[in-house]
Amino acid sequence: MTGENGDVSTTFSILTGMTETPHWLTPAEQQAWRSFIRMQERLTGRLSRELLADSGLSAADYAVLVSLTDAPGGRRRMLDLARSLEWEKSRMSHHIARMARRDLVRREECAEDGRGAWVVVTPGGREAIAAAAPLHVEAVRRLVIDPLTPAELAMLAQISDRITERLDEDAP
Amino acid sequence: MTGENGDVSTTFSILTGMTETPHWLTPAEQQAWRSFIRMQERLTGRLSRELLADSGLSAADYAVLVSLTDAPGGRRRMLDLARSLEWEKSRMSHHIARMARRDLVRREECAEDGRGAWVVVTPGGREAIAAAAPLHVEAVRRLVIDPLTPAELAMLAQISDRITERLDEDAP
DNA sequence: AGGATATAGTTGATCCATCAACCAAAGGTC
DNA sequence: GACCTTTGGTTGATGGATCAACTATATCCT
Repeated sequence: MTGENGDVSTTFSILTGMTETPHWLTPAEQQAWRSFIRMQERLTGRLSRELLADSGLSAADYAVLVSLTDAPGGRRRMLDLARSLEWEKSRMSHHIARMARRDLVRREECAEDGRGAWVVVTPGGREAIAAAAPLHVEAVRRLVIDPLTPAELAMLAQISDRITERLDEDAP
Repeated sequence: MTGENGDVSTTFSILTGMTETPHWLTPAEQQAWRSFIRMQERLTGRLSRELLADSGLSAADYAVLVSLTDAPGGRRRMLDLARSLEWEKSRMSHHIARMARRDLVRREECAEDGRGAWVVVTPGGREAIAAAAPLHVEAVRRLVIDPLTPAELAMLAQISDRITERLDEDAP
């Protein structure tokens, strides 16, 4: 029954008849990759669920509000905001529309560019993030910072930056 | 104008009147955390877009098909599948319904448990993953394995496992 | 000035993820 | 064997993400 039971790496060449076997991951590479993926999915799932439960903000809401409260006047241009979060402009537009409905944020016309629009954080938005931030930071500390040594955390940053560089080089 | 311009860490105590300042991240911690988040979002975005463009499978489809082709007979129980991917059963149910519509997968009644259901990979599903796997593995190698030294990859696995352990301990 | 092109942003369709509510069969327990 | 809880799974509503198509203003070129 091994024919029915092979994993992708074994069934592939059988099914396609390719002679050049692809460059599969070694067991160590595979284990590392799967560990990373699992961690990453569980971590972001947990953090966003905690954030939402504690404060009613999604991770996306939180990122937008941090970016806005960081900016002078609590305002940014739509596309500037989108680029700083590395979102597509369409996603930003939809998301800001939803946040505006909840009074976290408000659109304003842009005097110096007739096409443009400002996004401005409202008092309600400031309250929301002020309430959310300490709990969220505490969760990040508990789940990520604390279990790692400072050296490991530095390694994580280094590894992350190297992969991000590669993503930039190897443009879509 | 500094009142309008402070970041979350400075505005929080002003707005809430708390006297105990929360345990904010140090600059090094913050930089590491932001590097990680950025990498993680861009990497999964890129990988899933490439996968979809190359093979018409989403990352979720891919994970389901790998799990099924790994199992004896190419079949698994619904909840078993859900647990192995750490998905909620409702997500699994919806997703399997969509995959079944595309003939990647098929439901079967379960003889030994009247409530249960099997999910079985179809020939079409096997073809799809056989076509997708080499390209996807190549992308993972290019974007993650290659830019890291073996020691860094091992560190990434170690760090990931440590965080996952913490997630398990610190149960929701 | 007039036309081409680039930039800033919106919209609608479609698919995905999450939550709460629900249903039905299995397994105790008295 | 009637009741209760647990287990396995579905459903519908809602909000979020992505893609392609579109509008309107600005800018560049001659």
